[in-house]
Amino acid sequence: MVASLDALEAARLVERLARLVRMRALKGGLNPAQWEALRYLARANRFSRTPAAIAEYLASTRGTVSRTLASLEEKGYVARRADSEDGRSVNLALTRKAMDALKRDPLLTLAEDLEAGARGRMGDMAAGLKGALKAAIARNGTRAFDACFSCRHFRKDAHAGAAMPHHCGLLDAPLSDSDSRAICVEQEPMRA
Amino acid sequence: MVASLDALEAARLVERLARLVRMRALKGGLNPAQWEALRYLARANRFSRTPAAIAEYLASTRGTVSRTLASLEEKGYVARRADSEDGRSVNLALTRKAMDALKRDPLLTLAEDLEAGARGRMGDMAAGLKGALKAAIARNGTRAFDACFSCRHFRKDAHAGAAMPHHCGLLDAPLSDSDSRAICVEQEPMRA
DNA sequence: TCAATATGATTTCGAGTAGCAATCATGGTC
DNA sequence: GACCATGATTGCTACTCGAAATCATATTGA
Repeated sequence: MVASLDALEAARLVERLARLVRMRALKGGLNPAQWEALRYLARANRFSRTPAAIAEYLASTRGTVSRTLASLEEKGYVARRADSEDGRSVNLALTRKAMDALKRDPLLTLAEDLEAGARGRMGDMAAGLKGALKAAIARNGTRAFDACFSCRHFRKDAHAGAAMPHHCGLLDAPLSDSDSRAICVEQEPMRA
Repeated sequence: MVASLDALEAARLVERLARLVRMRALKGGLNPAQWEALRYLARANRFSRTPAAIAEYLASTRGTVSRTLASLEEKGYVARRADSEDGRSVNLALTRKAMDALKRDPLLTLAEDLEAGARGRMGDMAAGLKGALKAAIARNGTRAFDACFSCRHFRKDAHAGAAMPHHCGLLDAPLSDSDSRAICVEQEPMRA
């Protein structure tokens, strides 16, 4: 695969836009890694809100993430709680303060800028970027962290009518509608 | 301006793709800021290869950039030379080693992934991202760092036939063809 | 049963980076 | 020639990262 000039230009723009967001984000007292951890936690389902999952999502290490979380906890953005079933594991939750902060996420202004720049072709653009991520993931062999409902282990309406109507065949656990829309560390795409 | 769900998704993808590049880049012994400085220098014209211009391009500070450059010089990637006309100013040049490194720039793999993801709509995608950058620049009031030939001070073929056929009306200096394609710290778009 | 091992998380340590403010050097102005 | 502006660097402090060591809790298997 050889990249066109347009592709190279696009790659530079992706990098530069991301840098602008990162630099802006710093002024809020949170560093880029901290912001990304908050964003991840806001989107992850209950099986995926752990330090190890964050480390994998961020392509970082557990040690680094542990410190990031310690800092976020000290500042009042996340709560850590030992898992009731596995004493080694830690469950994370966002505080009210974190939810409020996310409403002013600098990433939202990037979204607005993209909306302005795409001029009605936002759908194509999002699809293209998504395809690029897919390619990157295939290349690196990392996890996709995609939506639960798009997973090969997802059993839609396995408990039809119940409050948690769906089911995860891998974790053998019932899933609510909102669970199914969240991203999951275990997500694997459908077989081709 | 309110951002659509597609726009939000796209913003997340931009951030995540950029993070993957940054993380991959670390393994080469250069940090993200150092990579971006090299990329900038490879594209900047002779008026723009200075510490101050890099600081502005990266939305960083001169102090930080000074250290970044010291590190790059120590590792043999850039050469610093005092400007012959202004003794305060420093001119930067990439070494052979830097040119070689840029041939293996992790950003190139992002370009390939984008090419794969865009499925033939790469032109639209690059245009959309460019529009987004324009919006971000307008919002922040930062410099555009766009191509010399797209500048309001550019005088095409002011010295027709000469080795440096074009001219910059702001700096009052002749420009070669390759100068005119490079990016410039002083670039200002045409008046509307 | 209980050692050996695997796993999740944290801590320690060292290298490096960031921003801010102070400083140095040079250039331009009145 | 005093004064201020500008480009760059440096001292300082705080913080971040990654690698490796450590701790605690499962899990496995003899």
